[in-house]
Amino acid sequence: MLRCTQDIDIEPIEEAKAMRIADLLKVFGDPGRVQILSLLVDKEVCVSHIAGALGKSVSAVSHQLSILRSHNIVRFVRDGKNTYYTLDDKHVEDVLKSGIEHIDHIDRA
Amino acid sequence: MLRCTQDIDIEPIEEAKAMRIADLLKVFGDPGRVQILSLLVDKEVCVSHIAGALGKSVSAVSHQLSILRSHNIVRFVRDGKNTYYTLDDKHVEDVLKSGIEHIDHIDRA
DNA sequence: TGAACAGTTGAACAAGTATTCAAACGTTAT
DNA sequence: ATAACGTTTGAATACTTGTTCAACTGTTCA
Repeated sequence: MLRCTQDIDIEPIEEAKAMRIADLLKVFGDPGRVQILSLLVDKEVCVSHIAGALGKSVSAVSHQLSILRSHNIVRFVRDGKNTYYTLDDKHVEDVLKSGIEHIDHIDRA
Repeated sequence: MLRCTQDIDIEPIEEAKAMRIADLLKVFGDPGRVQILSLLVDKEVCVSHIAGALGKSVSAVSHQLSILRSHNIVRFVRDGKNTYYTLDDKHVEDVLKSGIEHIDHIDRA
């Protein structure tokens, strides 16, 4: 493993890229949103049903969903009065899985 | 894809587990910390050097490192007056990679 | 048309967080 | 010892964020 001394100059990734990554991962940094996402794996669920399952208000869930939407983490289809949400793609599960694996790693140690 | 109606009852993951996952991923949700982590891939770097590369104060970086430490995301070794930090394990890189892949996925679409 | 339902949105407040500053700690060298 | 250096830490401040409440949009059905 390379040990950097003060003389070697190293470069971080660009600030803009770091911001995009952080902006995305920040979205996964809320227990409520993680629970919402866990509900949506391989399923389409409507807002009031999500709220019911989580014991939260429809409004609070809708706010969270709008954040998830704006980051392309969830997708939705309208069907009459209902709006059915689901995960946008497989990468979303990957982020969660990586997190879970790290936690398991800590617990094993 | 299963479409849940109001009659089907679904269960989110336990709140405690959601909280642990969110707590961890929240740490990745800051641009400064992401930049720090990007510096530490396959390298041991000391605090003042990290601060220099990022154009931040040593104190600010040290605060961030203490958060990263407390979540077992980074590891450190002392060598005289210096403290050399590096990533704790491979899962840390995986989280970042998953995030980057999702962003690439969005940009392609 | 109008009532009921599903969901969204904006403003406001409470709670959490990153940075700065100053003070402290431990190590090394004089 | 004392001074210099690298790092850590606590308190304070400014900023961000999640939830609630109320008002609003859009859809269905009588």
